Amino acid sequence: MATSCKSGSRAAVRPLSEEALEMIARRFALLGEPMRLRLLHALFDGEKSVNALVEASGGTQANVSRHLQALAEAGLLGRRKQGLQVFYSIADPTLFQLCELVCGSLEEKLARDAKAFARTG
Amino acid sequence: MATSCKSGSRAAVRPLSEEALEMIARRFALLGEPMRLRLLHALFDGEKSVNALVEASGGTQANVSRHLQALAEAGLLGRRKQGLQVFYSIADPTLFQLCELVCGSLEEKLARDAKAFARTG
DNA sequence: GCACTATATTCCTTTTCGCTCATATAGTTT
DNA sequence: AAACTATATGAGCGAAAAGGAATATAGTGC
Repeated sequence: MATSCKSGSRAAVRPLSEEALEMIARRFALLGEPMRLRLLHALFDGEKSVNALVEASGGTQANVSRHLQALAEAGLLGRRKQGLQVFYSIADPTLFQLCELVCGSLEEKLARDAKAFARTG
Repeated sequence: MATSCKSGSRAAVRPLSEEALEMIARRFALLGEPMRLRLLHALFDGEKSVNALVEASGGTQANVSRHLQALAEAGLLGRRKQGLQVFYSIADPTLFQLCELVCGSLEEKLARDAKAFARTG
């Protein structure tokens, strides 16, 4: 499976091809926009139609549609067409873990910052 | 600890404040640029000076410095000044896990795409 | 076929962001 | 202090991307 970024406790880090790097960056970038995160978060409790997501996110229909398409093309979302409606759903289970990781890390950082503030101010 | 995105198997997803959402997005966005990923990857096997990172990444000094600063401000990198040199290092251990998660997910997706291609073409 | 609804797409504007060049700052050495 | 090295910063440019308004497409029901 070519180059990877597995990081065994202290093993050498294998080189990462330029292609791989850009794919990884692209995936992170997809998660790097509030609106897309809102949509993903709204989908965390199950499949939803575009209209439902428009209401849940507060965005315009065009914009939501665009973002959903981007996420689906990347394989993060699944698409199911039923009659007039299109239902999107989380297709990549690592999304949950990614969110948990980042949330946890941020909470820790905030806690540290709060303590530092208390000491300093 | 306010709102979080913990995703218990089938539990309700707690609401995510707008602030939290933007913080999470910002963090993902930081990881969504190839150059920054290159720098992080170069740091995976240990602390390095700015100059070393410039050589490792192939970027200009100014650009590398900026990216390192952004990553450090977000708490992802640590900064140690020693004489004239500044050494950066991974400060957030979740970076390793994030990379592993995304790499794994991408490898799976590529494998699936390859199979689909074999079937179709 | 016509009206209606849900979603996708096109065009355009605006903003964000990465990059480079030049320069500034901090620390070292002589 | 002057010369030198390592890093940071300011200004400006160009590309990428998000967002909105209008329109196109697809599916439904009469």
